[in-house]
Amino acid sequence: MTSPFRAPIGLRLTNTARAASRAFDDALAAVGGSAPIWQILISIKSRQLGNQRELAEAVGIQGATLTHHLNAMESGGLLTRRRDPANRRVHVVELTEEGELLFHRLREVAIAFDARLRAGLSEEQIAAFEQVLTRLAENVRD
Amino acid sequence: MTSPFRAPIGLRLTNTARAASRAFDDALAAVGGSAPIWQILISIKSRQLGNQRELAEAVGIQGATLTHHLNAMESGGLLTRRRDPANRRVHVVELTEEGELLFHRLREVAIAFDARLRAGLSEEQIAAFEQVLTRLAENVRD
DNA sequence: TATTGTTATACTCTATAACTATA
DNA sequence: TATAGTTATAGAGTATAACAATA
Repeated sequence: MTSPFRAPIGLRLTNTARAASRAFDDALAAVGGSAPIWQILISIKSRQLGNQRELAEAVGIQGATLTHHLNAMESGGLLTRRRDPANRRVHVVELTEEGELLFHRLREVAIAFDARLRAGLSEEQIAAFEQVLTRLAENVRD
Repeated sequence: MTSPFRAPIGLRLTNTARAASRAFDDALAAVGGSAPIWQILISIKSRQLGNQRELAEAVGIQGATLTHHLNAMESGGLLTRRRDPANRRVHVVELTEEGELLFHRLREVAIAFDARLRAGLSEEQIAAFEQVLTRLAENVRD
């Protein structure tokens, strides 16, 4: 008995993700954004208050890496950082109006991109797909 | 009617892929490899002859990026490049014994990692999962 | 002129280590 | 001492543009 050929599932996963990420990056860049900027903006919007440590964790990067992005975003006029009077070690991050505008532009792009990805796929297919993603993440975490 | 909340499928996809890639990178690095090295080794092994242009395309990177990796791999004693006598523009890439050994070590790692990823998933689940991956790739390509 | 590949250069994302400031 | 964040530095992976060699 020869065992059936199985393509490495991780390779298929990362190849597809890479293709999708590139297309998404292009779409974000077309309106002046990028993937990390988008993720950071989402995190800032979804939890108004929270220190950078939490922010970094939410985005899945190190604190210093977050600082790197925040520096660029602050230089770009997307956000401000000020010390929290209650605990002056904490830097409170807030979006400027320009940052808000970019967030909304990027959200439009993200919504359109999501619709594009879902084309031709049923709710059931996607639900099953997400279940497998969840399991893969668990299998990797151990 | 409020529309049901749908998490962006691309975000779930890339987050899971990133987690899986990091775990895989760590596993490859533990035996002296990396993801691009592994992909390049696979491509070299699977199609003994073929120019670097094809190699780059198979790996999904630009020609200059491939040269970058080949330089490092040649310095590391994993492969040799010599001109094809039939067409001296073409550089024939061949693995050294050390390159072969690394390929086999990485293959072991990849097989073990694949088994780890598949844990708890049925053939049917994975087949459906791959179908969705294929569709996502199509949706992105357009 | 077209093709194959390299070199030079730079960009993005990421990380670690050492540092400042605050508590 | 511990915590929050920054600065300095570096490394991996990628890309584009200009180039050399060959056909």
